[in-house]
Amino acid sequence: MIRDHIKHAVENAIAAAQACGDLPAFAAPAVTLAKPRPEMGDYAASVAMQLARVAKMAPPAIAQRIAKQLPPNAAYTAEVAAGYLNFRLTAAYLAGQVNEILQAGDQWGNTNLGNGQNAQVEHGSANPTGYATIGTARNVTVGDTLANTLEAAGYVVHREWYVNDAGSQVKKFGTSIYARYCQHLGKDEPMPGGGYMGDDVAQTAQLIADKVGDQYLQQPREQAILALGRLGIDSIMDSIRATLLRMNIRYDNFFSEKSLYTSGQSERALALLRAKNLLVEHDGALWFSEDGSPIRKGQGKKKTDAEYANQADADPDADNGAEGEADEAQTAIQAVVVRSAKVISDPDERATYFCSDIPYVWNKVHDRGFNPAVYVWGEDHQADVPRVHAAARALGLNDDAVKILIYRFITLMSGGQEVRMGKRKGNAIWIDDVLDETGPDALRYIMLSRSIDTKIVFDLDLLKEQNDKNPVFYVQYAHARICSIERKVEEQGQSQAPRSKNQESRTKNQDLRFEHVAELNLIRKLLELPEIVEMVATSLQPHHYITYAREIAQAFSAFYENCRILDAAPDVAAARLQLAKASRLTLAKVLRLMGITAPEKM
RNA sequence: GCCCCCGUAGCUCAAUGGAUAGAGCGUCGGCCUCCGAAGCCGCAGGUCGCAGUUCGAGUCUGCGCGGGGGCACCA
Repeated sequence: MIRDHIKHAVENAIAAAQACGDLPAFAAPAVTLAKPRPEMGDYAASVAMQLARVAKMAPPAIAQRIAKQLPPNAAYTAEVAAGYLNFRLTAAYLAGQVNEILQAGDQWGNTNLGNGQNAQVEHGSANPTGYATIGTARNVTVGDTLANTLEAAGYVVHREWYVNDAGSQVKKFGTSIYARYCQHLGKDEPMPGGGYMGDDVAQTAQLIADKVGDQYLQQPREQAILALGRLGIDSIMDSIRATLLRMNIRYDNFFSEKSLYTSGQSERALALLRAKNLLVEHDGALWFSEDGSPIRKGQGKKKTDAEYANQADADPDADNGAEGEADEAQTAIQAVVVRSAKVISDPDERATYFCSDIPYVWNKVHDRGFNPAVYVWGEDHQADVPRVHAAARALGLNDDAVKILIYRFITLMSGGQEVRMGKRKGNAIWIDDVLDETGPDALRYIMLSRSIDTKIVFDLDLLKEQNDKNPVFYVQYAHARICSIERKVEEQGQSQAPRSKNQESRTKNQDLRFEHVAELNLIRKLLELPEIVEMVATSLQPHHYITYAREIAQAFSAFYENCRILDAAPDVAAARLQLAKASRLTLAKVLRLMGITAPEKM
């Protein structure tokens, strides 16, 4: 990447300036390059300003002395401007890069950031108690895009869905399935309190009844509930898989939570914590205490606002028994229950989420060696983030390998009101229904179009209208337009005298020339692709692609408006055609990273 | 009470601590005898407040104000 090349050149120049006494000795900071305004150049180093204090010199003077040590380079020119060190890529370099892009083909934009390291993106992982909802759509789109990105950035990527299929969960869901199953077969059976009221569960029960008949009516109730619960989960997972396939999303593995217990991984991980005295018994339950300290009364228990107010009034210092504890509290997590008293007395009961999180993080980071192990979680799990990190540290794992992303929920607007979804309440919106309306491309684009820290408002009444002007079409249109031009050129070439193979390859290898500013700006924009891939791979913020994709389309439009291809002089036309192809490749790549199709016609 | 996220143009959102804060939608005005007008060009319009750190703050820190989420032996 030319950016890294320039960066190293600057670092070397600083060292050289120090060596020859132009700059005093100091520990040089890491050089970073920014994208300045176009008039200023293509890259800008502000290192001279950062060094002003340690070097005890004015920034422009420092910049001058660094610039003096830069070896001449055909790819760029350097210039000092008010303390900045600006770099401008030369026209010859830019022109040469068009062929580089074309030669890289599908690989264009890939980098070696990951160096073959194993990475995992665990995403989706919604409870298998209903069809995939629009909330899951954000999760999987972000996760899948990040997985694509890490792959492009040189990681070996594993895509996983974590199936919450352990303990009482199955039972509760199974009871709902059982009731619907009975009802469908004409037997009276009330839905359980707090059961899953949605159509999806009823449909799933029908599906099962149609497949297996009424055999479970004869079985003892408890037994039937367990069996139907498992069949229900299988059926729901099939449906989720089918839905995600429509969104162009596939997984390498569906990881069963239950397997953590049947395989003994849970016991093994807990034994590690026990050996370090980090598991504490209190009130009949088993707690994880990061520093091994005893559990204090009231810890881990949610209090009402009234209780907080009361406590503050009655005894303002109650929680500050020891001085210095306040500092500790900022870094240490609250103690967390690993196994409830209920679970300990009844092994059939479901463990807490956190109980599974411990062996799961061990399995990911230690057993399978993922680095990073990316988790994509909804904001309802934010409190679990420090816990999993604490568990990882307690297990002696590399905490930095654990990357947990929290995205904000999607809220629905319906009739001018915001609605909070809930599967159990049966007011969820299924991905399949939205897909029928928008198609996968527009849906994925919407899901990626905002930073994960920003909520997405989905207006069901405006969905159709919003869809027609979805910006995804702007990007796809640019791609289709290039394809159209290429088809035209093809036709033209066929109607004229056919070119010999020699001529063809000479066109390909000769130096392309570009003079128009729109051409050069377009090439500049295309060359950002590997930088963007690395930015997404390191920030784990896929919405950067949205901005970039639009910028490419914009730069191409400017080129398209100003630089005609079909009726230009032969050598100009040939060069522009190559640039158009490079643009098409870049657009297609960005779209592919986002999991969006690049249509040849619209 | 404590923790996390957000507050940028009329609306929805961008902006690795860098120079003059950008798009889309909406408004208004232009552009098809010319490779696809799902396009292009132009006008108008903005960093919640107060301190601080920094050569430089929309971005970092503190305190306010406003909105969302969390602090379960639920999932």
